[in-house]
Amino acid sequence: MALGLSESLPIIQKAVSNNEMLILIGNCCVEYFGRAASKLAKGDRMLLIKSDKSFAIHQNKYLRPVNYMMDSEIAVKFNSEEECLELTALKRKPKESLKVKFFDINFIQSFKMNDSTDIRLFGSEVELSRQLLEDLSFIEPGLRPFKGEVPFAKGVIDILAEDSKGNLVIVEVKRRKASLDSVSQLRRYKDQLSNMKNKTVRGILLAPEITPNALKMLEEFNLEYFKLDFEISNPKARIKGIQKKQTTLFD
Amino acid sequence: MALGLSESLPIIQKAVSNNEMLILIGNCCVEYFGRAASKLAKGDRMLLIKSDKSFAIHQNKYLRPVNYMMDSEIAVKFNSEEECLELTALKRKPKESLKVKFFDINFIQSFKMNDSTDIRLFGSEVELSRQLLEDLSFIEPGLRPFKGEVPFAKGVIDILAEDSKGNLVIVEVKRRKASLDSVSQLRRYKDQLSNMKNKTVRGILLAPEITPNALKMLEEFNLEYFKLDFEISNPKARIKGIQKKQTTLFD
DNA sequence: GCGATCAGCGGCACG
DNA sequence: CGTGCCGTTGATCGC
Repeated sequence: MALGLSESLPIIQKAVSNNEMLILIGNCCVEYFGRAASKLAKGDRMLLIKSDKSFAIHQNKYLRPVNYMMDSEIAVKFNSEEECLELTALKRKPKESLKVKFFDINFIQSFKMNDSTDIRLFGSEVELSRQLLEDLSFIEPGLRPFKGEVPFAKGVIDILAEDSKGNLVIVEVKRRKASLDSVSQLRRYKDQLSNMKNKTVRGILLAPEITPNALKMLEEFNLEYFKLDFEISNPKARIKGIQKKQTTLFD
Repeated sequence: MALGLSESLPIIQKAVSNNEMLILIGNCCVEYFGRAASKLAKGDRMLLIKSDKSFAIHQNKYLRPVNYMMDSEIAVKFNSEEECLELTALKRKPKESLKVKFFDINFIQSFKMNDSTDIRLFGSEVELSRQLLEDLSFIEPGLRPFKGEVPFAKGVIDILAEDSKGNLVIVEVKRRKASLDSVSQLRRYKDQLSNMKNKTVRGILLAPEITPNALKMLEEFNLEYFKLDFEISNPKARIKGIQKKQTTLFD
């Protein structure tokens, strides 16, 4: 049940101006030029235009669109030479263009989507850090956090703390397995801060796991690793170390 | 035009088993538990299931799905208690679950998508590196590349080269503006290699741009930056420095 | 399978 | 706006 290309034109325009979600499925080819460049030969894909003017071409695989554009200016026209419906998404900065030519349209429809709610996510890194700001003594006795999310010349330090000997301690928190880049990050912060303060600064990497290479590099630069055993899932979630510490108070 | 929830069940099953692309739009709520956890209250969304069993919930904004799962085992059932159609996507490793409850279905349809072609992308980093392997003399006279994509204990060095004085030179290529992490990366490689070879090793960062902080850090660690002026867009694309070098042969 | 890195990363928050 | 960084990052490639 092929649809007329020209009939689709007003449907698209109406959808875009009304901030409805538009779905267009058909045989098309795609060209992108901007930060990179790409060509996609003819094939069946879905074009998805959303209320925020996001413009995405989906193949029948992968989570991510094969081509896309955010905050685009969308234009539609009927290309009589090639007998196709031509949609273009443009962006000024950086200058990018995305052109889709539909030669057949199998399906087109726009949908009014009532959805005011936003997602509530648990277990993010900031959430972890906030909990850790309350108590770091499960790492070692006398380790006292005194500032979180410290904006820095070169980045943001998750937690600044002080150990029992009065040393400054940088704590880098990772919610998943720490890799080389995590260690590099911590090393960078430590370098910077020890230069600024002109005294020894410790760096502790707090993560559920760490790769062997990352651990090796960590030790090489006198940084420390502490396994972070935490539970995600709900607002009651607690870092196990803290929980354990609290219960052992009554031992 | 509300559709019967139970009627949708066979449509979904057929689509999934036939690797067709399934679109389901309606009022739903979503719960995710796995690497993190999230809740999404009732609202209109689109569920998109693709041939590779990717499972994505799209809101009418953003390029990315609000909830999703890759390589999922998909199950459907009619929940008679809550009178909803319940779709679950499960994954073993890491253990994750995604549950969507549809209370109304505004639209459901599956599509056979004929699309064998893959995207051709130009201007990727490996493509750049391959070109640079041919000639690095536009950076400085006598700089000779001798190996690309060098697998390493801790990462992969883009290009290994030797300068006119016989020094080992690590060249890190970035296709976009270099930031602190790029410098950290280069620094990591340089540390490693100079330790291994026990002699001085130079590190050159090759990128179209660099942030001020990154440049500062670069200089701090005796690394070098060279502006990479390149054109993307097509197979004939050339790094301008190289092009210039070649043309100046006839000057 | 894990490890490391790239990506047109996207999206956010802060300066 | 740029800079930096997190993300259920996803996707790729090498070991």
